[in-house]
Amino acid sequence: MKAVELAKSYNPKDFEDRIYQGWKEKGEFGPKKNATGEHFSVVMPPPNVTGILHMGHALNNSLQDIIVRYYRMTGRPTLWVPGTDHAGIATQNVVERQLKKEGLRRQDLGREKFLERTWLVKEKHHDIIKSQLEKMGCSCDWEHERFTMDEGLSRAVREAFVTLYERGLIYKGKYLVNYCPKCGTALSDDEVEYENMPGKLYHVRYPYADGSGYITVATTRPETMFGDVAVAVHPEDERYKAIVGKLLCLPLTDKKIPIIADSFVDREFGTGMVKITPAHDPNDWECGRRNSLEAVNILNPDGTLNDNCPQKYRNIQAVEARELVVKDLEDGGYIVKIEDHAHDVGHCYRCHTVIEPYLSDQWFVRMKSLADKALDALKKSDIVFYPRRWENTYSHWMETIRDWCISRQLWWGHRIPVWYCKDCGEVIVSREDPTCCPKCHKSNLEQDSDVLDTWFSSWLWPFSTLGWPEETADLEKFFPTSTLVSAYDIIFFWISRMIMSSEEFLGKAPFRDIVITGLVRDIQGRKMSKSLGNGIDPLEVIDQFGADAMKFTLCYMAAQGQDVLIDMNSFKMGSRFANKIWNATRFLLMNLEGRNLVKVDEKDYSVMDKWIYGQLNSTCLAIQKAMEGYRFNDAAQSIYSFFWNDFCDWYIEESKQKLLHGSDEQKDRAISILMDVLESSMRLMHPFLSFITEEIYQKLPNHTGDVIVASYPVYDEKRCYDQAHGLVSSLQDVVRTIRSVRSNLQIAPEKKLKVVFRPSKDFIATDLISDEIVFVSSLVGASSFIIDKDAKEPVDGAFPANGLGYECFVFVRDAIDVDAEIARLKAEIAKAEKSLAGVEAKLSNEAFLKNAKAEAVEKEKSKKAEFLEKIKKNSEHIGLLSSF
RNA sequence: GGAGGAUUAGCUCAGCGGGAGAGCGCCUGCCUUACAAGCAGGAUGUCACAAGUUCAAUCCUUGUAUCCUCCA
Repeated sequence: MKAVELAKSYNPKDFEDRIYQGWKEKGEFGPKKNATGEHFSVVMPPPNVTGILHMGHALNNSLQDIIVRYYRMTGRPTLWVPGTDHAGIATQNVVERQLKKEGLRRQDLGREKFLERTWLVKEKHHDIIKSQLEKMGCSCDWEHERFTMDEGLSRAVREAFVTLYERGLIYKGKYLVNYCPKCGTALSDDEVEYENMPGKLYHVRYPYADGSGYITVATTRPETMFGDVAVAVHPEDERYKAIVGKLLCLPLTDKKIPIIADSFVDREFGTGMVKITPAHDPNDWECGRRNSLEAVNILNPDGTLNDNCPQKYRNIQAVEARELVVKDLEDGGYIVKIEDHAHDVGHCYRCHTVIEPYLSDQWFVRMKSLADKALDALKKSDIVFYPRRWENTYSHWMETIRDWCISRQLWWGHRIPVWYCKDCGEVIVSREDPTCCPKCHKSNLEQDSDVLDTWFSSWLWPFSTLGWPEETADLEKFFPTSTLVSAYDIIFFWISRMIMSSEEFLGKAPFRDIVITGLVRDIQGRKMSKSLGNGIDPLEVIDQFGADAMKFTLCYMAAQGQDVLIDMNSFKMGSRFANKIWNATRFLLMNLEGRNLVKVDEKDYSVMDKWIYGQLNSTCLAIQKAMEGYRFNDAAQSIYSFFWNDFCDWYIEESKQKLLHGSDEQKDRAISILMDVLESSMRLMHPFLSFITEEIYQKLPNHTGDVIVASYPVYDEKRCYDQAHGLVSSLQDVVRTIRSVRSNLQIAPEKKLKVVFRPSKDFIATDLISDEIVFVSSLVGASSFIIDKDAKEPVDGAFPANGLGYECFVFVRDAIDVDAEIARLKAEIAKAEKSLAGVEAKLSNEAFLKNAKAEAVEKEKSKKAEFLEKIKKNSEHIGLLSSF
């Protein structure tokens, strides 16, 4: 057999792209027709089509890829569905920003042209995302790729909307929604991000209508006072019980408003009296509804004050109006005081503009019944979270769920399938576009101008991607999906809603296992963001270290849903490991020259052979358990220590004796077992380091087919070899003990020493060490290694060391010049003592302690400790040497 | 205000009712022809604090402190 040459160093760029294209061309990613057993399917959380993939995506998709490759190799029919999300607001913002540079607004183009342009942007970004996923090595089935605005998925959206409408779960209503004046659209509660900001708390006098004095209310937003319809106090607040029901004059206006009692009022806050502005505050809205109060909207859609305000303030932006109102209140003597007051302000999660609570017509989904079904799914354990603690978060959210505002005043998205008859006012909700009014039969119809919330399409993702509402073969075979991998920041947005929709439309949970990963953060624990400039680009990681290094490193660090803190250097770990694999393989392939691979029978295994097979076997079990519990870091660590510490550091080292100096028969035998373990290792490691294992696998003389579809090594309880494990552990202990002696005495490796080894009579590894005496001697640098159960103690001129069940005597006298060594140590002690005296002088000087900087004092103290340590150790060594 | 998480080596983090671990970093010595992206050896920890349960606590319970996240 000829040796196989491998490039001198590991360079992932040489093969990663080629390997990926190879897999793709051979169709290795799709489910195998001849696969048997339970299906394993995963849907990829669809990235926003205008985003660029960041480290969070890299983590998420790396873990999915590992799972998918693992189950594919176990032989189950496996499908990983990729795709992208149209991301309504985000994408529309991207296009609007482009237009702005050209001095245009979307209205200048009109809906149709604007959408055409958006589709172009979508195509461009989609291609980038797809190539990023390919670079990462994701083994998703591109034949099954979907986009949330595909024809099929759009049909699913229609079906879902109309079905919910028919079931009475969708309604249109006036509601106080979160409104982004910049995006010009309503946002769901979850799309609002709260941020603590400095502000002012204004204490304002509201006079009694009968002129008998005034009360004081505290507010952070005085300009909303024109929408005030009442002032509320707590019903049990003794201070104010008597005044409930009295009328107040609203300053700057001629309006009269009542004092009411409502238990939501916080008695401790401000004066314990709050103005009620139902149209501009969520709490006030609820309060207004409870007390049948009118909601007076004072804002135009663009955020300026409207005609419900006094003439003077109309058409002015709210923030400017605030200053004007405060000035007028001050002039009128209504202001009691103004305090600094930090409070949480809601911001748009897309553009970060301050959101306004705004009263408008919107479409809603009634969530209660949907949430109940989704809660049942958890109670029945149809879904399981990893780690379990997220189940509390999920339940709590489901229990306190509010109706979901699904309409958005955007152009990019699924049009709401509702038409209004302009002639008779009929509302038509339809799966197909209607051509005429079913009531008056005229065709003067107009479709609702709003589109649906992006999540209204992504909540159908696990089944819409498989063909729903059609009853397709894919849906039959791969639904429900097996595992969902997602970060915790979209449990509410997405995961919970998928469960609700799936239960509602298909009567079962969309997946069983929900793996919640942590977020990827920078090394200081901050979120990676554009504004901080602390992001790491996955493509740059791949460029520097390779896709395998990235995936393996992330896997190694992804413990139990904990956040992952990384910087560029973190990926060296994976890179070094890949390099190790490369070089170990290179060495073994070199040694194929002139060899014949033979089948070694189990009965002919040496202790070392049994040991390495046992280690391989126990690694299989560890990985199986880790994968079942989604403990990715455990799996990565098992692989790492098996391949590096066991296989490379001990087994290959042991084999070198035979490979270099053995008979032809011994060489054949040694390389055969090495190749066998290597081949298994490639299969074992493939899910975690996909490219390098495939590249190597193809070069192995004992491979068949591609490793991506090879069978995964399984644990075999007949191949545990516990006895061999114990023996080799003892041998390793002996080697480490002797090495430690040499190292502590700083004996150069090339200096070979005589070693006498004295095992106790029940030391188990005596025979093994005897058999492996050449190997052991080379590891410990022994000129001769004598096993002598009766060696007398102390052996003259030997340095003793001991371990569990044995003693060793290392003959160091020949290796070191005792007198010279003692002289050197004495000189060092003298020097240290002199330095110590200086340090002590300083430390006993009051002036120094009092005036010197704290760091300086500390420095002196640590120097003192160092010198003392040095003196002590050197004295001990002199004692040892003197006894020779 | 409610909930959850974190606190272990210099850093980033695993772990776990019975002998404190990994990677990186650091120190020492080695270019031993697979790998210096390597090899060998080494140092570093009142496992946040306090009490309790236990034969035994870094681990379980309770409380405290500090930090983070989510929800209201």
